[in-house]
Order: sequence, then structure tokens, then C-alpha cells
Amino acid sequence: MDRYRPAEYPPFAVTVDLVILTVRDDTMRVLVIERAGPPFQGRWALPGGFVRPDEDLRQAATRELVEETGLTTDIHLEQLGSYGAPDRDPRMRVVTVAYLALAADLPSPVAGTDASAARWAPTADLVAEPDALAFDHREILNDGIERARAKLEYTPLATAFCGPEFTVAELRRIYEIVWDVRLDPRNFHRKVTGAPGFVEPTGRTSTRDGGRPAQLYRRGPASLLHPPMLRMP
Amino acid sequence: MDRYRPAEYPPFAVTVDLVILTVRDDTMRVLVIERAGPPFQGRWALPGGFVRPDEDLRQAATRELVEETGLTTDIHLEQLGSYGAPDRDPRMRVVTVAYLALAADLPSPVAGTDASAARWAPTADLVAEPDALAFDHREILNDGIERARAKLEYTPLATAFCGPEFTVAELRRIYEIVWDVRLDPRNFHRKVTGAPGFVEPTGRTSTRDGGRPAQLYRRGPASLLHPPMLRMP
DNA sequence: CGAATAGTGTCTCTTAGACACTATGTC
DNA sequence: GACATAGTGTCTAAGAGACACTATTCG
Repeated sequence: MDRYRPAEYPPFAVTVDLVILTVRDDTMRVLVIERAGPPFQGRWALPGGFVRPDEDLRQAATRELVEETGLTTDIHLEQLGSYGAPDRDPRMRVVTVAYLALAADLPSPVAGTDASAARWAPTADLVAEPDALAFDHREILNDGIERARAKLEYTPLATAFCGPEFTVAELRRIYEIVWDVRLDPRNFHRKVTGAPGFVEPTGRTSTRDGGRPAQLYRRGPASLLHPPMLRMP
Repeated sequence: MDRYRPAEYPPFAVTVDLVILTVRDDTMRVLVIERAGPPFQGRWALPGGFVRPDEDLRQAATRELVEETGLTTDIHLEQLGSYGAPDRDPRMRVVTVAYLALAADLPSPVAGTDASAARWAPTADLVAEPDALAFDHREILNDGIERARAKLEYTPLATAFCGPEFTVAELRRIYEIVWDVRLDPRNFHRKVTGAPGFVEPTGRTSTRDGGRPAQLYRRGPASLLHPPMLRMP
């Protein structure tokens, strides 16, 4: 049997869905959009849409990301996985390619979201409530959260949740919120500044929190963390 | 804009492709099939095929895996990623969901491969020759190899390359071949037997190599390795 | 016996984690 | 001055890597 027989392949719809995570108000949050029509009318869903005929998958994800957040820079985007259960959309056969995006707390409250209601929902709320999200989006969200948690261990991706300049304490808060643990500020500081290429000092200082001003850092050139940060003791 | 408008979604074909890795003759190998017709006639390609209308993605991958190898047990299978460049298939728009399988050296020389020529090709050969594989399969293969290498570090997946019972030396050879490094047999032994849940002694011994008989082990219950094996010193 | 492979013990160096201490700002 | 946060030093325990040594088979 030929693997590709153009005349008789079963047609699918292909979409991209986005798990856009950020940390705001000491909470990990995800961008969700209220569904305007059935199915799952009124339920929250991950932003997404069809892949266009001339688009690569990543292009489609990037386009949706820009449409939903209005931002294009400093947003980490990676493929998360594909979901294609035959009944995941009651109307037709849809395979969705999920992407994971990590963003700094966005100043504008979700610009350009073509008329739909959108909000940064705490991930804990959506995960705790099995029917909070439409389709299989709870499963996708769970996978995205787990991916993000894992990647903080061995990559410098925590910086993707921060602005262009940040203090060590702000970076530590990211870890503490995403992992839901407490980290020793002193050991964390030693480790972050000691890991080659993780962060680079800018020379400037910040005094956001009332104590001694903290050095400001920007993300370094490393793409892997050696040694990794550990969440399990 | 409604995200799903059934009447006017762009139709895609969706396939699964398999990166089936094994270790045979001290070489990491991948199962490839010779393409019978155009495009890329005569070229090697990863095994794969269409997702059927009523099938989940993983089901489709499992079905293809059984069709190609004849085996169904003791084969690790995980989703690798999706590939959907608009021109990746010259005939039509195809999105493929790649799966990675890790198998022990199979005794039968690729059973049930519906008439196509199939072989276990050394991965090094295929990676070195940019045009050895059809479509974007070289990229998929590269991603699969990198995934396998990474997973050996922090999971007990190396055992997936072994039979149901194996010696510590055999397990070490897996690491050495997949990572292309030399490992100290004594430190490796201490580490493997010390990591909780990695391997369990069966009580039996083996004398395959002419020296002192080695203890036989089977894979343990752990799904994560703590502490991980390290390939970078 | 020697050759070959299996497995253990010991030493050193690095690092995680705990935590005392100093530094520099605001009130 | 008190207080808060930033940052450094020091100790201990655990693990990685190097490598000497013992154990058990085959020929």
C-alpha cells in the first residue's frame, strides 16, 4: 500500500491552540477566551484557530499569539504536542497542535482580542475544576504547566516570565510560584549568579521593595542550565 | 470570528510517522522503508501512514508500529512532535505527527512490512547524508535521536533498548552507544544499582561474555531517575 | 595457571542545603 | 536608631569521577 494516495486521504481540520502562561499577582495564570457560540458556549477555552493553507505550524501559532496578546517580542514559544482524539470536537475531526508560550506580565490587558472576552485566569482554578475549560483544553493546559515546570529546571526559561531587566528576587519568585515551593534566597542567589550564562548584570540597581537596592540582570546567552535548578530535594 | 466554522475549514491530510530506534551490533539504528513510488522513489523514509477517521493519534502510531515490527510488547512509544511545513509533501498539504519508539534488538528481521523493503539503518549514516531520507524525515530523525539521548539522562528508558532481562554491562553499552561516550564500568554499576527503582535483580546470572557471570536485572518501577545519569562532565 | 569480565571499596572534589553574618537602602 | 531586603561566607553531607582491589568464570 502506498503511504500517500492523494485522492482518498481522510480529511482533517488542523488547528493550533496556545497555552500562554504568565505570572501576575503572585499567581501563575493562563490566557483564556470565552466561547461565543456552541459547542461549549460561555465556557472558557485556550486561544487558537485554524492553520491556514500556506502556513507552517509555528507560523500559525505565532500569528495567533500576536493576535491575542498584541506582543511579539520576548515571548518564548515552543511546540507542546498534538491532540487528536476522534471526538474531541463534536462537530468534526480536528487535530490540534498545541504550543506553549511563556510571557512576562503584560501591561496592556490583552489587546486586540477581536471582541471576545479574555482573561488571565489562575491556572490553579482551571485545573481544580474539571469542566472549567472547553474541549480537551484542561488536558492541554496540564501538559503545558508540567512542561513549563520541567523546563525551569534545566533551562534559563524562568527569565521568559520576567521583563527585560529583573532582580534575583523577582526571578526567585517565578520559581517559587511556578513550582509552588519555597527557596532559600541566599542559596538561590549563589546558584543563579554562579551558573554560567544564566543571567548577566546590567550594572543598574532597583529599589522596588524598600530594602537594599538589588542588582538588575538580563537573561544570559545560555540555553541550558548546568548545573540545573532542583525542585526535588 | 468563530474559531471553528465547519463549512470552510482548510482540509489537511494527517499522518503519523515513526522513529523506531534500536541498538544492534554496537550501533544505534532506525527502521526505514524504501519508497516504492514517487515522490522520492527509491529513497528511504520513516514508516508511517494516514490517521484513520475513527482513530486517536496514539492508536494510529501503535497500529503502524505493530504493522512494521510485528511486536507489540516492550516497545516504548511517545509523541515526538508535529511537522507541517506547507511544502513538506509536494503533492498536498500533510501534517504529520511523529512518534518515537525505542525497541530492543528485534530477533525477526522486520516482519509484516507489506512488501516494501525495510532495513535497520545506522542513524549515523542517515544523519551524515543530508539527502538520504525522503521528505523532512531527516529533521524528524534528528529530533527523535536528541529526544532519546536526553531521556536517557533522567528516565530509566535505556532499559527499553534491552530485552526483558539484561546485565549492567549491556545497559552500559546502550548508554555508550546512544551517547557516543565511554563510561567507567565501576562507577556506572554503582550508580545504576544505587538509583532506587531503576533496575531490580532477578536472581539469575548470565555468562554471555566469557568472564565472571553477571547478575541479570529487569527494569524497575521508577519512571524518573534520581539522581540522573550525566553525559556532561 | 592467565585472561577476561563482574563487582566493591576508597579517596578527592564539587555542590546542595542550612544558616550566620555583613551591606545598603527606607522610615 | 529600627527594619527590610540584598548579598557573602562557612559548614556538612551527598554524589561524581578516578582508580586499586577482590571475585568468579573459561580455557
